[in-house]
Amino acid sequence: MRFSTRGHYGLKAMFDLAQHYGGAPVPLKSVAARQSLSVQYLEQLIAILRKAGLVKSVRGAQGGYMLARNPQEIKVGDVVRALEGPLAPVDCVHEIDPKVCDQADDCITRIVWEKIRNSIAQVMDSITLADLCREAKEREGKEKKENKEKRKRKRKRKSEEGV
Amino acid sequence: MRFSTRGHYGLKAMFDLAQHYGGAPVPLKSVAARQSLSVQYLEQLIAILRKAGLVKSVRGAQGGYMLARNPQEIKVGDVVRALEGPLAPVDCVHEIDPKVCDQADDCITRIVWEKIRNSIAQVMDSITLADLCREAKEREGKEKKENKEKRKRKRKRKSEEGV
DNA sequence: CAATATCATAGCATGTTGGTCGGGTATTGT
DNA sequence: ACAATACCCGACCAACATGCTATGATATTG
Repeated sequence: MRFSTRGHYGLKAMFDLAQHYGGAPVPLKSVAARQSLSVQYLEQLIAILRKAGLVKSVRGAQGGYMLARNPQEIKVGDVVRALEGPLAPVDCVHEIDPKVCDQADDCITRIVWEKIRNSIAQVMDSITLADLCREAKEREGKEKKENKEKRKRKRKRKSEEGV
Repeated sequence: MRFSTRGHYGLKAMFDLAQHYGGAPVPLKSVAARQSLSVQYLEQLIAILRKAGLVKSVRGAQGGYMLARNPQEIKVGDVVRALEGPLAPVDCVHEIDPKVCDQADDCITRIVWEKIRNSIAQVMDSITLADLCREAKEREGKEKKENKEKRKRKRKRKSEEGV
């Protein structure tokens, strides 16, 4: 079971745009560099996101892309569904257009896939891009703290070596 | 995002075997008929399940397959993982062998995929084949009540088709 | 020994993935 | 005006996975 790179890369890109929200439009080139993705492939993905109304573009020099709305109003689920289509771990529990199988009502295993689909949706739809940005900030802070201690120990070791 | 038919069909087959647990070995032919699957394809799937130690086989006439242990000791997750491999919505959160990406620690989006993977695992590993059998029984009971009237109409339609 | 079933391997059409290539077109700074 | 920048668009492609089918063995029973 796997998502394609579309959802994976696309979410990375959207997170990148979210971190620059409010500023000047971000050129794809820099997104691609930071997230280490190919510009040309990213162009395809962002085109889909634009058509889905999740990002806005500014053409020409000094142009680029920006989120179409607030990061806290864009759910991970919006991004992933735009790029990968509706959730459908198996055809008969497709979010939009479930394929009715011949066994229809007495297909018990169906409830398993339904639960899986719902639990994925629950995760994707309860996390916004803003949440990810917050997480990134927190993690940055932690890192600084941890590094302070590391540096202390490093200094200590050094002084001990000196003895 | 989708599971392949392997997990889908395989779970159906295992559910079928679970419903016959304790009795004589069940030939694939009858499993295939009940679940409307191709015998030959099913052979491939069940071979995998056998090598994974989830089913036992009895060769020769009057042979067939049976669960290797109690239905309540076989989780949906066991079956699906055997057929589809370890859960890995994206490579960097692979259950067994996660591919470390260059960004490693500051890859924030990773936590999303991790949560998705865990939520899928949680569903798959909390449902056993015995649970599905129980569900099937309950549903049968309900159906009997509801269908008293429906069957009347169905019989009528059938007799008309027969003409 | 014939019928039944499992077991094993090879092949194959089709579709998806994960891109690249080669062009456009719109906007800006000089 | 005219580069330079950057978005936009469609075609194409190799490689792989999927969902089978086909063929033929091997084991067991009556």
